[in-house]
Amino acid sequence: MNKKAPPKRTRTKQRRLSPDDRRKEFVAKATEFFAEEGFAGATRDLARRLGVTQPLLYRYFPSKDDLIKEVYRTVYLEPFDTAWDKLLTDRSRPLRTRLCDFYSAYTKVIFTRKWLRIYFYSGLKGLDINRWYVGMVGEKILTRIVRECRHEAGLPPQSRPSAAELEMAWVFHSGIFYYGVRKYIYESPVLEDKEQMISNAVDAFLAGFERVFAGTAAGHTQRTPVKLIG
Amino acid sequence: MNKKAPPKRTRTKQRRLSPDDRRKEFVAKATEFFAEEGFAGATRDLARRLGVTQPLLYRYFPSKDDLIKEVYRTVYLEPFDTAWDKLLTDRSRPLRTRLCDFYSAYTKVIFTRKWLRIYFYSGLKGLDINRWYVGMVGEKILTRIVRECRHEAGLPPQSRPSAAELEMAWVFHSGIFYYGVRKYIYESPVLEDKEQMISNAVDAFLAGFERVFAGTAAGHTQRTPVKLIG
DNA sequence: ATAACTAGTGATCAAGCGATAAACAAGGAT
DNA sequence: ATCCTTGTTTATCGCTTGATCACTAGTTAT
Repeated sequence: MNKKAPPKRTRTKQRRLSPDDRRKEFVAKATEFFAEEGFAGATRDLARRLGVTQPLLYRYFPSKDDLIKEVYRTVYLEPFDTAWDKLLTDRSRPLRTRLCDFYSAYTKVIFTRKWLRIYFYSGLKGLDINRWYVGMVGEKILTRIVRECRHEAGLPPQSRPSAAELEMAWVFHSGIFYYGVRKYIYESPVLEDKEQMISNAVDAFLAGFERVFAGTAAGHTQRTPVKLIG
Repeated sequence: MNKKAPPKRTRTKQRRLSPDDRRKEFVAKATEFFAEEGFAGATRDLARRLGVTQPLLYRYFPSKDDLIKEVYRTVYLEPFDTAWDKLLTDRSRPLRTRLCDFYSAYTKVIFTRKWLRIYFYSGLKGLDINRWYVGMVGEKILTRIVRECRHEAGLPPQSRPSAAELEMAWVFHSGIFYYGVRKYIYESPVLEDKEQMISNAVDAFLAGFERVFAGTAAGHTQRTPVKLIG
């Protein structure tokens, strides 16, 4: 029972959508839009991209800021339904495999131009949600990784990792993370095989963790940190 | 021969500076300003921070964009007078020490709120200067590091590193880089001792490089990259 | 002192911004 | 068919933006 739409007036093609669908469509397209233009992007440009007029946005969102907050919510919170913790803590599998699997899954979600750009735009604005995210990564991901590493290395369990251990996990995590930044933000050439990048990073991390914290140094380099210039 | 400046009219304190000093002052303060506000910051706000009126900016710079370009120039190009290459290639010193010294010096320059924020703002804009920088890091820094690693590991010299080797150096480099991002952009707590962070990262990188590329695996983990989920 | 030069200001323009209100049109209920 | 609800548009307001111009005032040369 759709109208055949004989354009009585050629004015515009004004199509009607259910409020819920419209809202979702707006948020989704707004995410793409702000990811490209930054949050300073004009609402008129966004509306043009949506194929509607600019005031219509204000029927669904009280202000531009409210729309932006909704964008944050979907970008940051949506991906984290998945049970990633399980991948890390299942000690029936080798730690190396667990780490590779985890980062393979994790990067499959956040390695998109959209996600990474929204992440940095909100980070530069100094938003709470960004601090929350960084804290979440530290507590939910890196703390567990360190715990598993200690277990693997035969070190006694601790309630919280030391600052140096956590830092080492951060450096490891960031190295992988920045692969996505280079690929999707700087658009510079990277190693095509993401899984190999992860695999090598995990190898380096595990070897380094043992060498630094478990004293399993097999190499010829000195192990004691030395004070350097500056 | 300075005027004692009896304010005949309290109107404003209008002080005059030599054109060259003014220009330098403008660019320096504009860098701080744009680092905080982003390049969408208003010229009026910048002028207020400078203690002058907004039209005065246009006596020194034809447009806002020209001022921004000048900011890029000083931020990106100024720090790179130093002869960092020497630190990396001097084979009379242990590679581990060279890497620690290099990253200690390198991060002393770029680990500032100002530098890092300008870097990301320009990166998000997709500017050529950012691509140039990334390419420069790859060629001038990471390629040399890989070359030294190969030499250290007794591998035959190559004109160019393999993609996997370069990627591993990138992951290492990025891990260190992101320490500064976490500290100065996210302002989240990090390991206080930067030198120790670098030292540990270097240890992990060297151990990982050997294990992956030189087959000097001393651990109990499997070395062959495995295909993972996804 | 006075003239010449120019750093710096005040006023203002045109364009673009977020947001509002009133008019319009599409679809379901009756 | 008609009314009523509501999704959508047109028109517009107040404000901010980058940029320009005529004028003012500090500096230097004579």
